[in-house]
Amino acid sequence: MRIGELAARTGVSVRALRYYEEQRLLASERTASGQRVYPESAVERVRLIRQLFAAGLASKAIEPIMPCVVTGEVVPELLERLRAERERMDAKINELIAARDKLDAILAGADAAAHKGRPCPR
Amino acid sequence: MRIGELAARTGVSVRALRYYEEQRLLASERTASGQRVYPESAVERVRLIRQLFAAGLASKAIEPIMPCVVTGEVVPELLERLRAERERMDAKINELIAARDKLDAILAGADAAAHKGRPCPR
DNA sequence: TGAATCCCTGACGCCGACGTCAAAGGCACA
DNA sequence: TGTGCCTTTGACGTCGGCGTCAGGGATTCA
Repeated sequence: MRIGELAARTGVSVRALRYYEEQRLLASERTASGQRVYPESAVERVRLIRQLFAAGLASKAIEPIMPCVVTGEVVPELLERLRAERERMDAKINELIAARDKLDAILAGADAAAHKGRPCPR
Repeated sequence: MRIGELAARTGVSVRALRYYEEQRLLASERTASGQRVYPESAVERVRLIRQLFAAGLASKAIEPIMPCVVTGEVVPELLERLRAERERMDAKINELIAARDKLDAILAGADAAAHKGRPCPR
């Protein structure tokens, strides 16, 4: 498929897809005239990229793992980095949970105050 | 205390603290000569700011809730936004967990491949 | 064969959370 | 009174993940 279809099927902009290629996260074949052509598997690939971005990974962190995702093969040094990233994600999750609980506490306090009908001062 | 000490005690840069003030997340008194002076409570305040930043809140989202955190008072409209932010955080947490699990799967596959002694091709 | 729609590269713009530098003035201790 | 560090404002720089525009070719359908 061509880039427009891939964009439509993934919900990612054409510009973003080209950017992913620039960052070597996503490869493409080219027609004789230079247009990008993607296999079906690209859809899944893009979803994975988005998911890793959402997890806070930078493209530079994603790039080296991509060839390995495909084959399931990896060098030990890379394995280290992956585990490190995993740790970062775990930490981030805990951070988020703590922050959410804090927000809950604020909400609880606000609810209590709201019942007394007092507005928020500025 | 002055800005340098607050920075040291919170692990946040002086520049960042001034930025927080610019964004009206953090207030300060001034000496006659114009130097910033903070109360003890500023330490906690900065920690809260950092925590909310870490949770993905933007300074514009944090600013309006700050006076309310102090007094525990809030207007209903704001309450809406807070709840919306809470939802966003929950979603983000789930995203992160999913991404972590995906990474775990990749790691598992990599481990298996590593046992066969195959390197990661480039 | 034309018209609409797609696609290409290259380049500049944007935004948020600061980093960094410049030029100047304070503060503490000798 | 010097000297060495702290602080001030102001302004420009950075970085990542794109958006957006310009100026051109490719595809497709009638």
